Amino acid sequence: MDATFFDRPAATVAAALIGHGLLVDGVGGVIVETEAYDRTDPASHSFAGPTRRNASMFGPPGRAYVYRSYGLHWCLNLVCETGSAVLLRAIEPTMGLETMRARRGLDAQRLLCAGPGRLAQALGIDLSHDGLRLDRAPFAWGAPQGPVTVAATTRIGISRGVEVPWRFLVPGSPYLSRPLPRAKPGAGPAG
DNA sequence: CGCATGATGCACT
DNA sequence: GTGCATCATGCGT
Repeated sequence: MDATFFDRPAATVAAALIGHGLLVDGVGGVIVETEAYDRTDPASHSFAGPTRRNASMFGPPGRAYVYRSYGLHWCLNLVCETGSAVLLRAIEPTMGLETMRARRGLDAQRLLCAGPGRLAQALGIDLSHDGLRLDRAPFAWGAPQGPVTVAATTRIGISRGVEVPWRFLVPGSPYLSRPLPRAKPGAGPAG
């Protein structure tokens, strides 16, 4: 998981990351949901150009971009090509479950890392991680354990760029922030 | 289960 | 002053 992995379009990286393991100080699991944001994307923090907050997005690929969301949550992004990044939205928790439960308070395992804010809280992410290299401690990566099924859908929690299918996920995973949207009636197999 | 709403900080205009 | 790349809770069905 060197810098060349991240030096590609964010959507490419976001899809490729599904199924990889991610640990922060030994705590984490398997990535099951991501979103891509890039320079041409009105929903992206980088859309209006470099600012103090998004400085990491315009730095070298393979670093973390951390920002505060709605005043109370932290969100962890992985910087890709200049001005683009992948938002980590959900992880299947496998390592350091006790630590995650302690950080999040009593919680079902299903909800430990189901959502960008929850994920960041469970992994102990805050502003001190902004700009850190992803190829060294506290970050550690693992290759997918087997074949991975990836679905692409539209993104969540944004008001612009709503139609771009840059949310990537494992369709059947119970650890998603939200399940795969149901297909329109009549548009798919009967059932 | 679904929708509505309050919490709460800061970058940006 | 405004608007969020969110989460937990409360109420109605």
